[in-house]
Amino acid sequence: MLKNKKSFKIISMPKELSKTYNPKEVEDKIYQLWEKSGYFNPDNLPAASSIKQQVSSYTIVVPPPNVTGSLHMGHALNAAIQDILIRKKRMEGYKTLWLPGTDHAGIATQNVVEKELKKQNVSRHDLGREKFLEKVWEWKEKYGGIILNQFKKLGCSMDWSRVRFTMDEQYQKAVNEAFLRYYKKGWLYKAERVINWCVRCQTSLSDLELEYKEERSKLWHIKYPLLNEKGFIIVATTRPETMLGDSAIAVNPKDKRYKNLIGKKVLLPIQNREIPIIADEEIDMEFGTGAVKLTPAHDLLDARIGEKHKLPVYKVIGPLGKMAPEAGQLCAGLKVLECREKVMVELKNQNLIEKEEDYNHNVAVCYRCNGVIEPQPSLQWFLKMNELAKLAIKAVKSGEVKFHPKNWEKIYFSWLENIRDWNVSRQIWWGHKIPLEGETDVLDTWFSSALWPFATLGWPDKTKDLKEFYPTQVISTARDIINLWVARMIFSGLEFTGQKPFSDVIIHGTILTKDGKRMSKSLGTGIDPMILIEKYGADATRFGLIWQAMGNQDIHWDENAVIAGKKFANKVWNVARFILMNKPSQINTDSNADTRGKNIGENQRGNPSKSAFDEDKEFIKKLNTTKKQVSKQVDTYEFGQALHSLYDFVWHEFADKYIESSKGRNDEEVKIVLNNALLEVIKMLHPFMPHLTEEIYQNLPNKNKEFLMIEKW
RNA sequence: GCGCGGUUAGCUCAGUGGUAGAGCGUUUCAUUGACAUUGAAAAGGUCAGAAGUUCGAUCCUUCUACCGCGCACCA
Repeated sequence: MLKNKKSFKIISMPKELSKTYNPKEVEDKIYQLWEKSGYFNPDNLPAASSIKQQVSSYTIVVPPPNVTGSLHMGHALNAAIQDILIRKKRMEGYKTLWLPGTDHAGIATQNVVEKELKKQNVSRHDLGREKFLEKVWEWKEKYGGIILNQFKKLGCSMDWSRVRFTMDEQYQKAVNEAFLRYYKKGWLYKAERVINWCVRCQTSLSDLELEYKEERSKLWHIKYPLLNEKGFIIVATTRPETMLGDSAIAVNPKDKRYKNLIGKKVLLPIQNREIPIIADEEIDMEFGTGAVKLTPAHDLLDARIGEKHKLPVYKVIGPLGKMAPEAGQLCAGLKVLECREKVMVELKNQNLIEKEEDYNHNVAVCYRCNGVIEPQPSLQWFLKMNELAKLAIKAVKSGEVKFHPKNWEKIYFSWLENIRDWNVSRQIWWGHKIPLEGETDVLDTWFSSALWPFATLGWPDKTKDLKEFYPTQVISTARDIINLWVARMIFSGLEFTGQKPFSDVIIHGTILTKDGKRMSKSLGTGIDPMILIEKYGADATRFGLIWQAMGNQDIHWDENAVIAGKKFANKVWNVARFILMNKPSQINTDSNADTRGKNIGENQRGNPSKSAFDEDKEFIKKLNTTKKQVSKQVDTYEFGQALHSLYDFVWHEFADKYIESSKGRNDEEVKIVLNNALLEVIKMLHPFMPHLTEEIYQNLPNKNKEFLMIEKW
């Protein structure tokens, strides 16, 4: 083989490039070179002289994945997006920080460790709080870093010297400080309220931590006998068992059907309690019979109306999801559904069921365990939201913080404008303990992640990092945590630092299966990005993700895009190989030169003709247009479009047209153009496909910089 | 119930007020020196449906249908 190639061998080339691009041989090696270089750390980057001091840093804090997690497609897409921004800005001369880290993820992690223990038939209560927490820390040390290593496999240029964890000592300090500052302002208070209680996790949850699941159920119409007169008032309910805790019947004051009943009393069946019929405007006349049973202890609306009318509260369901003593002898101790059956039997016996109809409704479930939510009164910590919500609304209304795409602002505003005080205490063990004496509760995990952009940089201390890298520029995430996380970061940042935590919020699309269904591990519809990397390489995987990331729409995942990425990587590789290994002058000594020359015109052998110069000019123009376009598209967060532009140019303009026609030429000009274009192309492509382009750069005979990573954009 | 997004080639998706585009797939042809992970070409679309604005609508407006999602006080 070598013999055949002898005449083409170029002495100046340090080594031969393989015929095809082989990511496995390249990616880990290149990543190690980058890491060793120290350039992921902005302290080691030369400050750009051309850029003014106040904008010279560019920071993204990574949305900290849960320590329970392993990388899924959403993480991979988000990481690719952030790495593109970071790498481009680094090449543009900014002191670029991409700060990595993980979230302790209170309930999620506690549940995982509890499950582990259950295999050995041990509960957390068997161990006790202290021992259990030791176990969680052990678990975190063992598995918590997996996802960070997966980021490395993707090629993420994160500053590993600044890894943070939401339970680090410094971070705990930040959380305590935040709590105390809110407390001193009088915004944190303790109160007994009806909250969302997860029976399985044994903790309260905020309104945002609920999901809704459709349930096929019945709507039962139950007769409540009027007191001291004949007749009934009929109420419709999906939860007959809660009648044991009823303290009134409510109707709309405008409802003619019930006008003459308002103020009268009924005898609550089974409990034989006298309860009033009251009027409240919040009652929907259209629904059911227009008359509602009120159970102030176990329903949020009922609780509100109950408070208004000063109704007594009967706690008939206990925290374990079993009927409490107040439910009465008949049902106390039963599970909720057992109680429901018992109540139904009893009501049938008393002939108090008017009818039942099929009814589908949504029931609230826990976002961590899918368990049943039982609203119930509980003593909890709440954070007043009025002022904070105002801050957050103003920041976006004024344009200080921008959403991309903009329409996600609606979701943000609609939540903040109708906000209720935030229940921030959780009755679990894994988390930040509430400061103050005698507290056993911990804080909502989102309370601490709300501080992420500044707590990771050293707040509340006045650190050099905080000064240099805060406010950050961009936060990139999926839509499901706009309010859970993004909104809370915005008001926390404004409240504690007086500055917005970031300027731009990128909401990328969700990756779905090809049929448009949710990717989920348990359904077996998920795809492991690590398998894609193994099969096609990290650059091809990134290509596949970004190729499909058009207009922030949801992505119907198609693995063909990754295959296209692998082919493209090879194409780019071979463009480089052609330019670096087979100089046009040498090729042209070959006798085929005549026929090649014919492809591009009459007069293009030997010296460049006029038309060849025109061709160069035209090509250079297209190159410059592409440069501008790609740069603009990345700056406006149109990542998919940017990659398509690049792909088109590289493959169809550079390779198919210019390189093909260059084969018939033997002038200095064409060599210069080819070499320059190659350098420009790998620069532009570097943020998207960093390993491939860096490997090519490392093979350039004369490079300006140690790494393409720090080349000038 | 309110709101948001989508509907363009067989599949996944771009796009524009004036002959409709890409990747993959399909068909035909080509090719010993960058690359078969290739090149040249072809077939394939009433741009969901209807009405309106306009000289002209796939694009703007309204309505309808279907799909997806969010929110709600889903008794």
